[in-house]
Amino acid sequence: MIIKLNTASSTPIYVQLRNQIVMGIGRGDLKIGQGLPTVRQMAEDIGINMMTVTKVYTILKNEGFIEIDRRHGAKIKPTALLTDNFSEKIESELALLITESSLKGIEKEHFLKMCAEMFDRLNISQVAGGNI
Amino acid sequence: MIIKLNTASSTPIYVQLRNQIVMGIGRGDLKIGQGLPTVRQMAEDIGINMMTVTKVYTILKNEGFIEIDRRHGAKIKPTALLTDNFSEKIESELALLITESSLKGIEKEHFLKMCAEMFDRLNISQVAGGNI
DNA sequence: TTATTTGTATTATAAATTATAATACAAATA
DNA sequence: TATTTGTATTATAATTTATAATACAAATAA
Repeated sequence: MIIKLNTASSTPIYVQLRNQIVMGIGRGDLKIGQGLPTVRQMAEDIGINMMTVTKVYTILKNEGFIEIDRRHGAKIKPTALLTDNFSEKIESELALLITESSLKGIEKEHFLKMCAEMFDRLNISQVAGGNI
Repeated sequence: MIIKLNTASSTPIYVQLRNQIVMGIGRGDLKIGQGLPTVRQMAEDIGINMMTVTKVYTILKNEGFIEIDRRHGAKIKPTALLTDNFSEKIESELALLITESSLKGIEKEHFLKMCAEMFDRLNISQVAGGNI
């Protein structure tokens, strides 16, 4: 998967990398069970510090999106558990986004259509190397 | 309107204040045409520095949510113009939120229902001091 | 076994961001 | 005229972000 970082952005590099990996899983670029590059390899590939990659992998592990095993490396998990924390995070972020959209004149039906299309574009049920 | 800041949060105070004002407009707590407290008054009310409030008002002005006139102070604008920048911001944030939700097992229909309910809860067409 | 690779930890450093503080000033208002 | 307004400037401190250089035990590969 291709990672593109914007060092001029106000969004920290570690957040950009975290988001792009999550989006990669959602799009199906990163399949369930698939291994991520080692922290050193990823750091070299995208030209950032090893510790920044470690930070991202730790975040993704804590969020339940990947699992890290010393024997098998970092791998994409089948399904992440929905915690109360994450549920609240999603709801508050969505409420803000909807308020902003509405204030900007985006109508309910248009917004719902956008959401539906984005959902249909996802490909998260695939498994690396064929079916289970 | 009541502003609640969490200094323990990792979200900067100026972002918290900006978001709460936007949500206040969306909920109808802050009505169109209504004036915001002066930067000094707001700073005193919520116990933060005057320059931090200035920063927030400037952001809200640049985003088109309020207008600042030396003669009439800061006021909520009727409708904010949807720029390309804001449109892209909303789309990328929504895409990330939908991907995260899907990976956490939230299904499309449930997500759409949440969105619809949040839209219905908004009250942005009200005007301060009666109709126009 | 030995050498290498792995994730992880530690310490140090630098730059950028965030927040406060103390003033200052011109425009507008009372 | 005196006060209030948004805005600007400068300084300072704390926190966050990112890099750098090592180190180490566990696992793997030779």
